[in-house]
Amino acid sequence: MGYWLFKTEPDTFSIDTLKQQKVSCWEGVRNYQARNMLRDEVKVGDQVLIYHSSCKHVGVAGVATVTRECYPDHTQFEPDSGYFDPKATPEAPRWFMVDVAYQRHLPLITLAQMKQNPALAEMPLVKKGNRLSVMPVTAAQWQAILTMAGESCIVR
DNA sequence: GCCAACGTTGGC
DNA sequence: GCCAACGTTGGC
Repeated sequence: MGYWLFKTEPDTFSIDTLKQQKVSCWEGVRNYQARNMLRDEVKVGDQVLIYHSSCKHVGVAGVATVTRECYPDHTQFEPDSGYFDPKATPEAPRWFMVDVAYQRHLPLITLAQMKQNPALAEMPLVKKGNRLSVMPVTAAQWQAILTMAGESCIVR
């Protein structure tokens, strides 16, 4: 089973939004490195940390699970969408998405806290200038983050 | 293929 | 709002 961290701007889509919707597609990834991971490596059943970025309290806010693998992101074909890509066609889609299901909230683990934890030093997230919106998380990093959230005894 | 200019991300 | 870091674009 794989572990991931997905970034989202909570003003647009937060862990609360996901809880309400229960299951949601994860649209709008427009970065090739992130896309390639969504397309090639993210699998049904993988666990995902939901990270709130570009907001007042940045950090990991909850956990989701992947319920559908890689399919074309429909927003790339919609001219009214902010994610529209004129170079994409249904025959040759450029961007992909997966579906995720809400699992649970976590007490917010802030980016500042994560930067303090040596076990997380290798995460792209805590490195300067990081812009990756979908990133892999190792089992050790996953465990360290859940421990910070007070879930050290929970193995799922 | 190089690289400068430009646009975007994202923490603070 | 600022600005550093990074990704993308496009001329050559």
